[in-house]
Amino acid sequence: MTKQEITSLLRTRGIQPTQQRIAVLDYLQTHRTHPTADTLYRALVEEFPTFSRTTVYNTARTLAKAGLIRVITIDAEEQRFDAGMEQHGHFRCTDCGSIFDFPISQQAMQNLSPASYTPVTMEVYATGVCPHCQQQ
Amino acid sequence: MTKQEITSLLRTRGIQPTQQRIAVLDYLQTHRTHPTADTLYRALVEEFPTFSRTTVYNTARTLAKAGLIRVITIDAEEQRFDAGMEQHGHFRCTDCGSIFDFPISQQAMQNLSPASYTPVTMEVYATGVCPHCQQQ
DNA sequence: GTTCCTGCAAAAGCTTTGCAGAAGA
DNA sequence: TCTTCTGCAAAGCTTTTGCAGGAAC
Repeated sequence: MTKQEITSLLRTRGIQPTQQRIAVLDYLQTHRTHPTADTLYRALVEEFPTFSRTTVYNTARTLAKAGLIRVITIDAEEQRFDAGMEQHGHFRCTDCGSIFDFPISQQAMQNLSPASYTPVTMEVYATGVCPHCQQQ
Repeated sequence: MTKQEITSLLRTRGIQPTQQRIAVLDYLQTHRTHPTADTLYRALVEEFPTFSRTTVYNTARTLAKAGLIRVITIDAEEQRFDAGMEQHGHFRCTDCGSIFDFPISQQAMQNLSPASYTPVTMEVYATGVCPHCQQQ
């Protein structure tokens, strides 16, 4: 998605397309690595020397409320952000700490839904050892 | 489960059955309310005047490692503890903040498993508005 | 008697808040 | 020009760590 498209997208959702917000969303769409607030900060402070962690959190909250990103709390210590809004689960490797996406079918997701509640969001978090770490 | 049974259970898992550990596990088995560390602390400090938050965390980690309780991080702000080890998901009401269990069938759970990974733990977190809050 | 556990005090670390200046409309 | 956003500094809070005294065996 180009920066222009991101700008339009933000406007559509009623969000003022500031440089920082565009950059954050662009980064998350380009890097599907589920970065932490700190990683995001370190990456973007190069582009915006005055960039701050406060802005990371402010922006993330704004984008999450608009349904443009998801805040992942698979890691209890810190938040991670993900621009992937399609249905998927997250797998955290307990060895290397990496987080991978894995697909979940529409049917499998529906089978999860609690009968008497109407979930608005649904997160599936798995932990284990990833194939790469298993080989070592 | 009686305190005697809990004591035996802890011994079976190679955990020294101290007063505090027995009390924590007993509380979690009796109160399936997914308490926070603070709630657990406030409840048990009445029984043990010198009880501390440090012990809550120490004990929770020990019990979790032994597979006797689960640490729930559906709420990003603080950890919650759950003695229910059978397969189930957690639903958090965004209105009242309560957390409810909901059943997940063996089949539905297996459908989730990522093909190339071997998950050791799997957590399903849903959020929305609970029936009680919807009526208001 | 040894080993392991508890819990006080302090630190650590992520996230939020207050607010003045800057950017966007 | 007016509103909204950014970002520095400081605070807030949950959780962890160090370590001395105590409990369990």
